[in-house]
Amino acid sequence: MDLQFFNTLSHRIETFKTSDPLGKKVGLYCCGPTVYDFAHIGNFRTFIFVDMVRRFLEFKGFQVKHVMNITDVDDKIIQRLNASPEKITLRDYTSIYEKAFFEDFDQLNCLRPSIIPRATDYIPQMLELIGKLMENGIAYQTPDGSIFFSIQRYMALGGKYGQLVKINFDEVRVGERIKNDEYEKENAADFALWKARVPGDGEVFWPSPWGEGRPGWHIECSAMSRKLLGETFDLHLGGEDLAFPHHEDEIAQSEGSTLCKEGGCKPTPFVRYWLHFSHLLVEGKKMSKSLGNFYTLRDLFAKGYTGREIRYLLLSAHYRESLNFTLEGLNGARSALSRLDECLAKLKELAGAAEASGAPSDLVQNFDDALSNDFNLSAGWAAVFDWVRQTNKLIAEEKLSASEAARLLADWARVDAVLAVSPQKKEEEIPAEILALLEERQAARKAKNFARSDAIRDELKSKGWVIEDTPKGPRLKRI
RNA sequence: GGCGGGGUAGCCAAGUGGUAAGGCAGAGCUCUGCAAAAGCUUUAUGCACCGGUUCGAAUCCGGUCCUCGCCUCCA
Repeated sequence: MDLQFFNTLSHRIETFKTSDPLGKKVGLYCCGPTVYDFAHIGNFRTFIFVDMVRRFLEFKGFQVKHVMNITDVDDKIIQRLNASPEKITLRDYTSIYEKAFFEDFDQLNCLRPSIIPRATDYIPQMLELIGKLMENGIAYQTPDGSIFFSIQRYMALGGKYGQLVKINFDEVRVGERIKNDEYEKENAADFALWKARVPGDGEVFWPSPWGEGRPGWHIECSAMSRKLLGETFDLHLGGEDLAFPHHEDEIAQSEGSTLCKEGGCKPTPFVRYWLHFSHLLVEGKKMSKSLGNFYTLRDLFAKGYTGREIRYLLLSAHYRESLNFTLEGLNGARSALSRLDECLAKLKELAGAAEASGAPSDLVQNFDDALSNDFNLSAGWAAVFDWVRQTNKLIAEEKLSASEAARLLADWARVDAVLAVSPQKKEEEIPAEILALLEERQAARKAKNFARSDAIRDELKSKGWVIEDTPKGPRLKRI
């Protein structure tokens, strides 16, 4: 089944076809973190979805070139940097949060993107792009030295604005926006490409043909994606809030640079498919610090939750629906995953070193069908848990040979290459002390000294091990 | 005000015309010395509400109520 999903550009579900003539390579871009603070679970819902999309494309046999930028210069970063008591450089400051971001990223089992460019490393490319827009007469300089993008002139040359989100300029509430804007732009909807240096910027500025300053918010993504993926690329992903204005402005800048100043040129399309992810609610409300429902990954780790539990929960709902993230849900995620772990552990015991054989289970096909249909993860999980139930039944009825168990594990591995929720840790060695207690308990049970055997079971439990008696003898499990 | 999503069991969440997936929680049974794990069974005559179309509606149409997001930094 071909992959289909909702393309924000066309506002409908489309079948995905890459621009690669061989149908193999896919260029994928997503706006990465702005590194001014620790990222929160809302940010990570997006990054986990991006990771899932990339993994599923690879599952489908595509070769994905995945670019995720790091925004390491913007208003907020400069504000924080200049507020910090010590004198540190921009890079020193942002690298703290960049490092923290990737620690969290790894905990969530997200694959590293193929290329992770930093905005500040692509200033020349941004200036080049701004230069083209100036040449085309789409950009203009204000008296303070800043450069703005003129939406009016862009549209006059044949550019389309409002491709992702329908904007009715007469209805936009521009009042506050104009009032709050310190720059003198021609039209309220125009946006900054280059912000002239002001005293508050401190040491954060770069030279440019238009004077010292720093890049506007949107230009980095246009410049970096063009440099790394080309003028037109396949997929651009991001949170729903970025559709307007950020992504819309990216389109305008990128396509605007391909127009000609006399008019009459067709713009080169920027991106072929756009995918936007809904935000999450926390405990039924929009996440906010004042409501006390604002969680960074670190907050959740401190409460004892693991990356894979968080990943499972964040992947449990459809990407275009808002997910209600709750601690109760996280506990549910833990139970669901341990049921899955249990099934997999039994399969591993059964399989031993056997080679996989036999017909594949329905799992892979059902999972493929589910996700091919607009990344319907809920249906994907249903396929997984149907498989768990069937597998458990076969195990309980002792109908599974070693090679059949190996076959099932191989099927799971294909699915888990997308979901990535298998435990990361290697099997823990069971300490001699624990094994000795286990043996003592077996002896006590044989002697029907159940008081003693139960006492040992409690002792083991207090040491973090739980016993399960199976027909083949006791099994030890780490709590 | 403009634009766009939602309202499905105790909780989370699929399903866009053919008779309600899946997960968590709960209940009963089997297995067990007892547990644990697992298995089996069970849990919405019902999909915010009111009308309408249809042989048939959670699904389509009209209306009402509630809710979330974007329009301003934002994943």
